[in-house]
Amino acid sequence: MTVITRFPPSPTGKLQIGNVRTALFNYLFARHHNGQFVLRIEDTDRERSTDANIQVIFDALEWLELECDNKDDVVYQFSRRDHHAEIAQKLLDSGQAYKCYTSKEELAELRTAAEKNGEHFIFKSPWRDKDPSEAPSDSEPVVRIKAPQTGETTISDLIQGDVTVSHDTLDDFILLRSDGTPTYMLSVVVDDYDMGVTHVIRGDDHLNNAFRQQLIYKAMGWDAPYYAHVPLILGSDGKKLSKRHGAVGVAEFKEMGILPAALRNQLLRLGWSHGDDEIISDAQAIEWFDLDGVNKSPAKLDYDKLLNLNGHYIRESKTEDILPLVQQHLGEIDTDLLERALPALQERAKTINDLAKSAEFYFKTPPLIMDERAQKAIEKEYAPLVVSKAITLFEETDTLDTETAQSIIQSIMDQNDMKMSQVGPLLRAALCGTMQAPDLSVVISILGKDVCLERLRSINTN
RNA sequence: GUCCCGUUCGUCUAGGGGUCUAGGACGCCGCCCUUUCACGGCGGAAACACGGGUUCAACUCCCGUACGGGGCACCA
Repeated sequence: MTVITRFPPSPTGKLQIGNVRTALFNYLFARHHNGQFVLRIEDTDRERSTDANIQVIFDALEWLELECDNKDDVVYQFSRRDHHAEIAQKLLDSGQAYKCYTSKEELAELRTAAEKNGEHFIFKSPWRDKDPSEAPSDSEPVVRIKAPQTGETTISDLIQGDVTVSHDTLDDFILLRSDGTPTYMLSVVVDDYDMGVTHVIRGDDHLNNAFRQQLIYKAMGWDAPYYAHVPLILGSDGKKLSKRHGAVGVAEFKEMGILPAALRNQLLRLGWSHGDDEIISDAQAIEWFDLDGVNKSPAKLDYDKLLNLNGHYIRESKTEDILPLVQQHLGEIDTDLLERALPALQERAKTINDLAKSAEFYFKTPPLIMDERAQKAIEKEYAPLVVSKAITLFEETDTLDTETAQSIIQSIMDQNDMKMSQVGPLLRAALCGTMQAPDLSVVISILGKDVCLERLRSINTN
């Protein structure tokens, strides 16, 4: 059997981090089993589904590098509505579904009445066993499935284990609305069946739906897929993840300067683990991932850990790969200079945004604006002496690699009987305008003789 | 309310009857490295929700309680 998993987002807004995790799990599970991972756009909510939102999904998946196997043949659920309706008709024909003429309003009344009495509301349609000839001619019916009323069903969920539900908690849910459009419950089942989906890996919030959906499979005589219900991701306070917890949409993580590899790694470790491994490559993830390692309890997103992970991936990245990302933040700058500056900067950044910020000083024109600590360093009484000494020594040199830079600094210390703790901060301030920068000799060699001199001279004339 | 699911350091987790004086990671604290910020190294504080069983033995199995999450739409 070829494993086929699916990712069926609704294009109704941003792509949430929780959905991304289930997408990742589906992706990894399919790859692990040499199967397929397919995308389906669930655009049946015509009010909220927009082309822009569909693009949001494509962009997110592309950014995350979660490639689906039906890229040129993405399924749009709304386009299949006629087929869904046909299936409902079949169920009607075989007597496993019926037309119900109870109106939305009547239903709402019954529901509130039951709630008022503190009763659990299960709608029992009077039309379930009525003869079709009694149907009123002035109203359009919904089509409901005939759910079993006694007994129980057990689903062997690949994550949740055996879950049993008594049939008296199952209602005759709606298959076709009164306007003839199919409901989600019908559409997913038909689409999953037609797409050959073997494993439905989705959020925990669908566990109850699995019992309803299985009813449709059974009524059609289809084999139901395997189910795996993944616990949801909660906010740091244990409540449902929302805006106030920080970033929740994929795009927001991108904007923060998070690398997709870091996000994938973090998401993978939420509810799943492989021993004590923390840094997991894509290849290892595919090799190791399986459903039996997924926890049953919901997890909270740890932004600090994400940042730490991101720092790791930035350090590990090839400079050429992150160069364009950083450049986007800096505008029109000398790319060669940035490329030379980046390796040392990568060591200390947690996000791409931090990285860009830390590179800024390379591109400033003198006189540099000193930050508070740099200003303090530059105000030392021996500053003029050190600066003029540095100017002299820089002027005398031809090459300026890290070694000559180091020897120049050494000369300044030797000639004036000073320590590194005096010379270092001062030159750093003069050259960078900030104290947060890489090793001085590295900075000097990257800046080059001319720029160094220019910056030092601008200090002198102050 | 009702049905389903869960509960190990602050967080993500390892561990599935004895090897647990409960391991790792992030975060936090201290020290070291050091011209800054990071990185790195070393060390520290920090958890089996509670109550009953079962057992020679329970964090691990069973039952309750508490707490948390999810579902209960002509939404998906």
